[in-house]
Amino acid sequence: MSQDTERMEKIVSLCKRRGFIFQSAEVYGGMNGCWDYGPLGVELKRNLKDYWWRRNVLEREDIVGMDGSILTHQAVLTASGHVGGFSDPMCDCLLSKARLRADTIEPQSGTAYRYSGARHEETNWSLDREFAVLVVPGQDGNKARKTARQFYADFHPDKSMSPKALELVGEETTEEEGTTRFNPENGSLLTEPREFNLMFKTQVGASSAEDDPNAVAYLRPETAQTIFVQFKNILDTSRQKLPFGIAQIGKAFRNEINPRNYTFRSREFEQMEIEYFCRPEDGLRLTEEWLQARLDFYAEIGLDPEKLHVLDVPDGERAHYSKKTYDIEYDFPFGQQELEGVAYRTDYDLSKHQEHSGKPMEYFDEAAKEKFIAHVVEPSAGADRTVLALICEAYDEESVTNEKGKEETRVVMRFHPRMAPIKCGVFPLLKNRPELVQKAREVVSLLRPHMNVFYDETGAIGRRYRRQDEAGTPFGVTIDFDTLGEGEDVDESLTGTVTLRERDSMAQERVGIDDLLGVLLKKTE
RNA sequence: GCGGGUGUAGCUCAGGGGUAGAGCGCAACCUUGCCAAGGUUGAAGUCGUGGGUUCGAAUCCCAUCACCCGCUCCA
Repeated sequence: MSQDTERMEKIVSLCKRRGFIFQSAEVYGGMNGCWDYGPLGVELKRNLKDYWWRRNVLEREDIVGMDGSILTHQAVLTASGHVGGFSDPMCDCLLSKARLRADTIEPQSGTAYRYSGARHEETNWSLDREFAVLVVPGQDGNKARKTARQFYADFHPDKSMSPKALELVGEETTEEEGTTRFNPENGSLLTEPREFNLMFKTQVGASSAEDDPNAVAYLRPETAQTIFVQFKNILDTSRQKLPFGIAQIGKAFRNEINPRNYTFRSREFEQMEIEYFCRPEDGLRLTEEWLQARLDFYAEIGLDPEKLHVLDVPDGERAHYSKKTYDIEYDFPFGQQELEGVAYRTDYDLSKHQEHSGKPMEYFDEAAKEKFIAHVVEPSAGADRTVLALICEAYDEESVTNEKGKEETRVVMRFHPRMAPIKCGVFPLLKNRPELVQKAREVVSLLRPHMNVFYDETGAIGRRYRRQDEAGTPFGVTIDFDTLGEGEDVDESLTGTVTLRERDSMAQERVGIDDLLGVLLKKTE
């Protein structure tokens, strides 16, 4: 097992053990590509979404928010091209089982050799099944027989049998001109192309309307389209002028063929998207500006800039509507993978909706006295992916020497304090001293209205610190006899102060209870 | 979708055709003056799910689901 696989497994295990992430419907065996957030996970995700909203909506005058419905009118997605185009026709190679996208296969011409079956005399085995091989000009015609024997040999119960022992039946030679029905790699026939529409389709209304095509609706495959179709309403009500943006955080759904990598590629996921509308001539410049703004954001939430990579998506690999796209990728333990796309979508979406709905989507520029369709730059981030990046970034194992001089491993989630699910743990040094417990409760009451705090009186103080290390709590506060100014050998200068323990360094300092809230708010803002 | 692997307590795992195991964790109590201390007690698993074989299946067989790895795919 590779080191990164091992690391990922430890992260998955900790996420379950501590209540960050659970498998969806686990008691029923789980559901492929779906995950639930537990008590700590939901706080982490909420902190991320709140911070994103604060930076992009609350702190900016040029961006307003919205929250669109998940169930989406089919006309919206027809106009956007998702109904017709958001699907991939796929074929499988009958010989190698490789899966190919039908629309990317180069047409080939040549001679197709068709077979109707094979038999093996010695084992009295035979198979009636059509197969074909394309031989392109310049290739040896014997290749077809060889390939066909390999294909049929796979069906023989004795796997060690040589394909040469098979006798082919019913060969027929046909000319093929410009076909995409064969695998360019080996000439083998492919299965019929199958459509894989990545959208979840559903029925709206009473079940009697099940076969009514007008009752079809989709779960939105991206939040973006709900923004575009409300562009005019928001423009008319928000008194915004170009350039301005509309932001949305919400769920989207894609029926992924192959969910993978923990929560990274899920069938249900949450997006944090901005559609930033502008004059056509500003599109490319704003794309650059947004790329930088988004990179800054990831640094602000504690992702290591060294692990972030910008991919300038080349011509031919971008979506057809995009003139420029940057992918922001992060070094996950399972590889470098996309967190966010910053795409210049031009006026494609608004134009399409104007065309299909018949409603004007234009913007009138008072200063220039001209009417045009706004262009748009879209920074589109995956919330669940970013949560996973935060978790992967935070996970750390540290070797420490315990009281007995023995080496042991300390597992610490080094979340940025601003993202941490719990900001501060509060502990009475001993739980069997009512005066310590009472004081600790007072400190909890002081802090709780302002931040997520966690009270713990169970076990030795060291254990309680380590428990919070695994939850990623950046600060711990301990109430002791010095705090109370009572007991043996108390230092009276420390009366009214508590120990503030810092997660990453394990360093401790004394802080007055009166100053505690201010200190913690500053450290976690 | 293809190929390989895994599935037993919250976690990490051992075991294995005849009464379900360990370590850690968790809960309660005692002890404990700042980094996973000690003691006592306790809760917790129809061995992923469904079939089959068998007197008997957690164990063998088949199917299925989920997760991991490699391909493939990826807005």
